[in-house]
Order: sequence, then C-alpha cells, then structure tokens
Amino acid sequence: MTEAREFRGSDAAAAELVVNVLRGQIERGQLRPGDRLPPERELAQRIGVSRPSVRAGLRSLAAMGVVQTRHGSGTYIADTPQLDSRPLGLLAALHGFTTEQMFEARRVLEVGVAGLAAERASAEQIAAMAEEVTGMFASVDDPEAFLRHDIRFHRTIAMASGNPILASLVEMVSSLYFEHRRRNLPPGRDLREIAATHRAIYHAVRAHDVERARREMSVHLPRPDGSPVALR
Amino acid sequence: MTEAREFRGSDAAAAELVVNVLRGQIERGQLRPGDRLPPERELAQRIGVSRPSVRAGLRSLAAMGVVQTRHGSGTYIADTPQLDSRPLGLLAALHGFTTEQMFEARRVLEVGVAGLAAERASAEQIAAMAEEVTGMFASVDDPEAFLRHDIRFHRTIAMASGNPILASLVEMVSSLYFEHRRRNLPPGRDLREIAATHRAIYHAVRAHDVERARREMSVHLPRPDGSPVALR
DNA sequence: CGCCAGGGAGTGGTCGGACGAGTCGGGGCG
DNA sequence: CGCCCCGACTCGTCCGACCACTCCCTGGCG
Repeated sequence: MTEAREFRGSDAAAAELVVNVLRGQIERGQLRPGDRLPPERELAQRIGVSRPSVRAGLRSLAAMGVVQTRHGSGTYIADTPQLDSRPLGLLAALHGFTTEQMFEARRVLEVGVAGLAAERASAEQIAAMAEEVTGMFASVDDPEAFLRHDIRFHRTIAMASGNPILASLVEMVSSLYFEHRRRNLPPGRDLREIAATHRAIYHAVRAHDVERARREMSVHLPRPDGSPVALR
Repeated sequence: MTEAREFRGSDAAAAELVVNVLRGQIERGQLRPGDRLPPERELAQRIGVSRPSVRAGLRSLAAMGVVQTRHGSGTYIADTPQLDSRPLGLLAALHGFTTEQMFEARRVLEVGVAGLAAERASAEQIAAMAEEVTGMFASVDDPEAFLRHDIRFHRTIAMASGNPILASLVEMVSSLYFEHRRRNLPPGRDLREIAATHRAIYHAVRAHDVERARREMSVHLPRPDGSPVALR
C-alpha cells in the first residue's frame, strides 16, 4: 500500500515528490478526471511527507489547472481540460504584451481552428453555432448578453475543431480579449454588423468550406489597426 | 509602508490575497523581471497573512512561471517570459491528447509564426536562422546535435514573428514534441532531407515571402499520418 | 410515510513556531 | 595577499492546533 518510492533519482524535494507521484498516477490512468483524491493527511502518510508538503504540491497542480480543491469537500482531478488564463494575463503585465500582439495571436489560432471546424464539425456542433448566432441577433441591444453569445460561439468553434489542445489555447488567449472587452463595453462597431460576420462564419462551417471559413474568420477578427494602448 | 489593503471585495482567501497583491505590484511596474522579492517573513507581515499563506501564494505564482525561488537566496521575478510546458504535458496525460492533435496544434502555430517572421524578421534573426541551418547540415550524422539545431531554428522563427505571446505558445507546444522526439531518436526520415526543408523555410523568410514561408513550413511539419500511439 | 432541520464527522484553510538546508559575503587565519 | 571558514540570511520542511466549510445521516416533525 505504501508508495513511498524512495530514491527518486537525485531530486528529493518533498513538494516535487508529491507532484511526481500524482503525475505518475495520472499518466498510469489510476487517476481520472473528476476523481477525488485521498485526504491531504492520508496522502501525506502514503507518500511519506508532511501535510504542508502535500499542500504545496497540490497547490502547484491547482495553479496548473490539473486539480481543483473544494473547501470542506476534497481535492478533485479537474474535469475541464482548460488551461488557466491567469498565467498569460500575468505574463502580459510582466512583459508588456500589447493589444496588437494579443489580437494577432488570437487571429492565428482562431483562423486555424475555424478551418479545422469546417472540416469536422458535427451536426450538433453546427446546431449549437446557429443557436449562438441567433442569440446574438436577438441581443443587439444588450451588449452584455451579446458578449456572452459571442464567447460561446467562438468556444463552440474551438470545440468543433476536434483538437482539445488548440481549443485550450484559444480559450486561454480569447479569455484575455473578452475580459478586455468586458471592461470596455460597448464596442465601437455596430453589434448587428458583428452578428452578421458570425453568421457568415457559421455558414462557411456548415458548408464544410475550409477556405471560406478561414477567410470569414480572418475578416471578422479585429485587425491590429492602431489599437490604443498597452493591454490593460 | 503597510499594504494590508483590507476589504479586497468579497474574496478574502489569504493565499489568493498574496497573489493579487503581487500581481498588482507587477502590473503597476513596481516589480520587474529579475527583481528579488522581499523575504517571505517580511511579505507575510506587510500583507498581513501568515508565512504559510505567503508560501502558498508564491508557489502558485511559481507554478505559473511568474516567479522562481532559489533555496537560500530568495524569490525572484522570472526573467524569461516562458510559459511552462509541464501543465500541457500533464493535461495531455490527463485527457489523452494524441500525437496527431499535438502535431496539428504545432502546425497551426508554426505556420502562423512563419508567415509573421517572413514579414518582420530582422537581419540578425535571419543570420541566426542561417547559422542553425548550416549547423543542421553539419550534424546529419549526430541526431542529438541535429535536434538541438532543429529546436533552435524553430525558436528563432518564433522570436522573429515579433509576437512574444505566439512565441510562448509555440515554445509550449513544441517542447512537448521535441521531448517526444528525444525519446524516439533517431527519426525515420533522412536528416539531410529535413535540413533541406529547413533551408527552404529559411530562404522564404529571407526573401520576406509570406506565402512561401507558410507553405514551406506547412510541408515541413509532420502531417498527422497515423502516428502510433497516445502521447504518453 | 415523507420531508426537513439539526448535528456531527470529515475535509481543506490558516496559523504560529521551530528546525534543517542552502547561499552568500565578510572577516580572520595562514 | 589569498584562501577558508563561519555566521547571518533565506527558503524548505515539519509539527500541532484550531477554524471554516461541506456533506451526510439521523432524528423529529408534519
């Protein structure tokens, strides 16, 4: 029962040991998304370190989005394969990323996933896109609601690409943009026009026209046209 | 001097408070890359939480790659704007990302940055690419050295895109691939052929031919052609 | 019999203190 | 003058305790 697993090569940091043990269990399939981890006190005993060390390791994993803890309930393996966007936000502040760079990164990613989505989108996913597009047209007078549909539309596209890695990256970068836009409501352009461009993207995906989907997504996304200042 | 900064809205988690305080100082420019943070005990007193809480917050930031601690020396703001790739590796193991998906993500990113690099690469960056290409030709009999030049070539391309966000994402995804390849040396294809494709990419970038750079990068990157197994 | 309020056990969150381990610089010794 | 050792400083780990929160289960009430 004991998984002390001494030696551990040359690196014997207690907190790191915790991460490695759990990582091993994850990679071996013994820990699956949604699973609940043993209590910290029990983990400490099993691994052979103190509870503070266990907590340190769990906190690292939590910061990476691998686990999430619920006070009073337990620690669980994350069920949404979502990379946390806070790191990017912090790095943005640290190294002075500009809005242009953020837009550009989003462009590269979204255009790519739009093409893949046109190849592979399922009927259900296409229906979900249509739902969000109609939602956008229905809320052209409510910027807040409009933004929600906007976010969900792009998220659906990312899902439909069939590539969870790209979907995570898109989510990470886009959340930066949407947070930025939430602070600056309403946007300059007419919401009706924006909804129309989304409709065009949707049509291209529905027609499984890869090139058109890429092109429509490309014209939709804000060009780095002299955006005002640094990010945030 | 005290920055207790009570209230803090509705969320009063001690460890989170530490992250927010430091984040604020980073965003306000009071903390810059390479700077050394105050000792944990002093931070604890200044923020008004216990040292374990400070340690918890710092560990979160460390896991995100924002700070790094050196035993016996201190905690420093990270100087390399690099997103850590370990989170992606863990998520890959967790959610069963396949090699195809990894290749595909890398394709989207690398093709994008290749196009940007063709637009913007400076003379020095182009020279650096040439250096790596010649290095690859010179080490076609040494897979290990060849791989090193390969990595550096792609890193130079990413840098030359002028977009640190994209460069970080490329680095994050590519490091997964290179780690995978390091375990599986040597690759199936002839190294000489690979070096030639890199040379073609280099020529396109040097000529500032965006479309050709994208095309050459596209043909260079391994197509998702029935790669064997899960990403491990 | 069914519903709901209460309590208790289990869990993570925080705290203070203590000691070990690593780093670094300065002062003493050769 | 140069080397080495030592001590101050810092992070790393550990312990024990208590608090806050969640969840389930029990018992009483309708």
